[in-house]
Amino acid sequence: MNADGEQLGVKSTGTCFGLLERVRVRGGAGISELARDTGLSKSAVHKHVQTLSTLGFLVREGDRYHLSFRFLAFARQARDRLPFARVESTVRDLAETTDHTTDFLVRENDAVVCAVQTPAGTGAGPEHGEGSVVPAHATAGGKAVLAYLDEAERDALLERRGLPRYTEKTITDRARLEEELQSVRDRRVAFGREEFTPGVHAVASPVLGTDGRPVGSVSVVGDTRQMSGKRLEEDVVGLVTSAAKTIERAVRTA
Amino acid sequence: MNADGEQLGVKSTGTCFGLLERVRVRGGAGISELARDTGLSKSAVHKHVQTLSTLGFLVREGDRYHLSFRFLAFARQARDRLPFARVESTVRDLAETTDHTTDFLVRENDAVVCAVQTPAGTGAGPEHGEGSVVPAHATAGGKAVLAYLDEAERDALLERRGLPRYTEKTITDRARLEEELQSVRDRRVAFGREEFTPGVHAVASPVLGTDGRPVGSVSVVGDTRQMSGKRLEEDVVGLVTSAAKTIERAVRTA
DNA sequence: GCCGGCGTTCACTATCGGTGAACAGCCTTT
DNA sequence: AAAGGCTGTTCACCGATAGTGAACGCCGGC
Repeated sequence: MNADGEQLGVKSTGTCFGLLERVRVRGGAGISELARDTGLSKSAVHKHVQTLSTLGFLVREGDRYHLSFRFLAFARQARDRLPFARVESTVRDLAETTDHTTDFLVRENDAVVCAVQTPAGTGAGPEHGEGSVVPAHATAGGKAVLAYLDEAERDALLERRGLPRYTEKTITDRARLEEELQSVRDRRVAFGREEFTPGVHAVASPVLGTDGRPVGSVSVVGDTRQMSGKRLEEDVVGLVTSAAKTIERAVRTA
Repeated sequence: MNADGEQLGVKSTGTCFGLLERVRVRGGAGISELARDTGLSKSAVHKHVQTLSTLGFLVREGDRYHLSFRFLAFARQARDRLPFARVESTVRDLAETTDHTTDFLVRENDAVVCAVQTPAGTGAGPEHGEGSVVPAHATAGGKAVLAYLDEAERDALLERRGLPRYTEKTITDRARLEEELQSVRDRRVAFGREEFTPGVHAVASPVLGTDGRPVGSVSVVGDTRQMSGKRLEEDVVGLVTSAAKTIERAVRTA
């Protein structure tokens, strides 16, 4: 059974991507393993995996299956929707000048996804990594996006995702979240204060499209010590908003 | 109907990835468009696309659907099977010293897929790009892999893919191909001479695993003028085989 | 030599993927 | 304005099929 009890139009597509996802997080898996993970019968898993193999999206190696390099083509296409070279270099610069892990998140329907991540040399922060879905209510980058959605879209996203608690500082109250988002709009900056990962602070600034709707956000993350102190914080805020503006220009002209 | 008349275990997975593939090559598509492309009914496409959207792998923008950044996560996982940093830097170096587009192909079951591609500054060669399936019998990199497969595996791959003709120089005869592969084994180098794209030559060298089976190949491509002449060709051959050896070491120790 | 794990195969059946027709909205055309 | 053509969307229907569970052959380790 799928984790989320949503009604899907095409059920087998759900199980198919469920399997792919399991293979991904395990970094390769066998048939029985997947059957246990998903609750499907071995024969069903076998059939799916075989299909995905002949289609060329899973690769068999011995009795383990891995994700194919063909997904690189899909990833490229996703990237091509952004002026990727500019975005990446801007993010990289920001990471270098701040010496912190830097992300560019994009909004996708009712989710926020990490599109670019440049880990800093030193900081081995908690990296979900590119392509992962980020909790909007519990991260700086997520809140930066959320704040600039119109109410209908925000409702849709939050209803879809809920307000799950990750730490004791996670905002799980909708009204409280709205307050926070108002302050984000006031300053055009969002802060993350251990709401997702203990010991991790973050600063983010939104990237808005020509229509004023949020395309995504730029965020810098670091551990609590590094990302506190008035001066430092204000410096980082300036750098982040500046980078966001740069990307905003690039996105709008593209 | 799917292009290939193969029997798939899970049919709807086939149509699902067929749709994703169409979205990819078009760089975004609408429902009716996809229905025409695939021959399915609009309602069927609608259902599939809706499913993929709620799963988060397609993103709706207006009435067009695009591939999600979530595929980056799958791509990352695929890459993690290689010592990626080493492989990429080696390929990049080779591209810079030769000033030609350079590829690293990997074998996957019965296909050869482009895993890394570094385009040279000048040469805007015919780049399928990372993640694309490469015809094994018609490219230097493909032949480098093919030559080191054992007969059963080679048979499987060639039967699966056939020997389609791309140019007048494409090798479409199995016996002729075997001769060529023998010469590849003799020199540990494969050449591509406009067998896939007119005006394009290439040089490739295999990367073998500890078991002697081919992991993939390194190849340098360029236009006919650049990639001819004894001296140049021999120089490139040396550089390519050297790079392949470097990657081979990296792969084996990983 | 046995047990417990694996991947594979097979018939069977309820489920569901796909169809085609009808609908509503939004353009451009007349 | 009205008509036509294009979208995306919905619905009831039916046959194909995704998933089950049991049986099989295989391999490695106690």
